[in-house]
Amino acid sequence: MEVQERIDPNKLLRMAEVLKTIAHPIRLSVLECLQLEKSLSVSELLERIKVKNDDDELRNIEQSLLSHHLIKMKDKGILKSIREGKSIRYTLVDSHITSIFECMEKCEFL
Amino acid sequence: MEVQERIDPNKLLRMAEVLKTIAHPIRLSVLECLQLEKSLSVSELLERIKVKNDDDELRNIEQSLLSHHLIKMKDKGILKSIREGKSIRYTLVDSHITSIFECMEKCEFL
DNA sequence: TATAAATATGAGAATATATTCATATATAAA
DNA sequence: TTTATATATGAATATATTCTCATATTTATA
Repeated sequence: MEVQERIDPNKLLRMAEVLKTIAHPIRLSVLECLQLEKSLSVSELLERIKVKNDDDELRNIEQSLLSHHLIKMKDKGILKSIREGKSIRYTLVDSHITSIFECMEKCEFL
Repeated sequence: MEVQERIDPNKLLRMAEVLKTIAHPIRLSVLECLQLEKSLSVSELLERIKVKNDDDELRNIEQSLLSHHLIKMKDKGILKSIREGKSIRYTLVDSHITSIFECMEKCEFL
């Protein structure tokens, strides 16, 4: 039987960084929206997240708060953005990130 | 074409909670060790994490710090523990959680 | 060019998290 | 029954994160 390879410490550090960055309900919502629609502007994202959380604690999200979240995820290399006229469209840098949802769904304790 | 189902807001909240809990290099290390060896005591975990991070910023981990991390993950339903003589053995509540590693490895930005 | 619309920025407050240190508790062994 | 070993606990501190609010920037349009 083979000895299994341990994950490189620096990779583990980077994983932790990425996970920490997405580990927030609004940010997960953003990832979910971008998985479904590829590219969305800030106000489109805001709409979708608000509608979704209609009866929830997440319904009152300010534009500026969403912007902060988006920029954080952009800084960490998870999202990218391009300007399109007055608005700015965000997209996933690597759509593989959304497989985290399936990964989580598998866990019974969720 | 079907309209894709959005994830329930409460589930998203819980996902965020779990992700936030594991989003730390020491905690990821713990998950990795428990994936490889099923059940380990605190001191065994400490050994393995220290050895692994020999030349790294993570080498000087105190027993008490690891204990804090373990208990947090236990509180959040990710780990469980049983006493065995003088020591306490920790195990994963659901080993599916470790598929997060594969999930992350897939992402080019990692 | 003045105004509106979309987004970003930055400071400040509130809150949460990580870490250390000293010490407590539980079990086993001498 | 004392001592050693393994682990947990709790307080204190340091640091990081989230959120709000006011305002700045960029682009489009009247």
